[in-house]
Amino acid sequence: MKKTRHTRQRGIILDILHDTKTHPTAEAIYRDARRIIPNISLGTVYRNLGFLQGQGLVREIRPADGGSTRFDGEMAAHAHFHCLNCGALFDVPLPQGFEQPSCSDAEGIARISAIDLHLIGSCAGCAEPEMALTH
Amino acid sequence: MKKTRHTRQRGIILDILHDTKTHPTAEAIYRDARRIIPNISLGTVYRNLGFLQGQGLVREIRPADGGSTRFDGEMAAHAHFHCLNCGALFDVPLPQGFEQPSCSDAEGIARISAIDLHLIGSCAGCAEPEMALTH
DNA sequence: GTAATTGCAAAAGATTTGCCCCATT
DNA sequence: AATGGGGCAAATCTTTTGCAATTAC
Repeated sequence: MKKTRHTRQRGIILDILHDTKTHPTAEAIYRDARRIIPNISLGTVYRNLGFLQGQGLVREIRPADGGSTRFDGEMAAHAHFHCLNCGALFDVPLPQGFEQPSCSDAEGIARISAIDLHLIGSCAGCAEPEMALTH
Repeated sequence: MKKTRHTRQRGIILDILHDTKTHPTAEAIYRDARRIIPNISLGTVYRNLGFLQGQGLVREIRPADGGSTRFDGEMAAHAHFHCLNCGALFDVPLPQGFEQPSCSDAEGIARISAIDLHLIGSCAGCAEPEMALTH
């Protein structure tokens, strides 16, 4: 099989994902990476994100409500919350019983290897101003 | 506010989504719709899908493992299963306790309006041939 | 030295939009 | 008749890819 090499760009992309909790898009990672390697290319960012995903070091998040793909460097099991109002996307713990991807009582399923849970609603930051407006 | 009109193309798009369980892409809906209205345009399909989503009659499914957006005309709460092997995407019942979008023990969440649960793995149809190969 | 990886630019997809005409109400 | 909606094509956006040059090992 193919030998993988360590490159500065790959390391930096992984670092960026480990250093943030904002679940950046490829574009955003590109912008951040450019501050360190000014001539890194967007293609390299995409290629590395794909590679890191294949290695299980990074995962893709596809917001349920449209919007472009975001990336997550936290590989421990967790769910995501999306605020429909401000667009925030943050981690939340998985509810009890979901830690192990084994709950397959449904027909037609042979094996569950991963669970992807998104909660959609409004975040605390958005709810407060909303209440203030309610006279 | 704006008055909405009923058009043949809108009705047909909704019918297509109600008549299938395959969660078609916009392209696939377009192909089906063309068999009824040969000169319907892809733009119309997208515009109507967006409209129907706004009306809460249709929802978008964004496969966790890449692949383009699919659409679902079944609005009763349910989860989705994706087979990584054959790409199948089908409905599964929500596990107990998830019927009501209310489970917000996590910090930072004010209100949960929807739950989007995807189970990823291999389907029964894919697991069998796989076993047959295991000598 | 060899081959994986990069940068760049072009290509490929997917989705949106402007504009003018047609159809529903 | 008024105007929401459709068709068509161009425009956008996001992501992928080919290729020659570069770099890690």
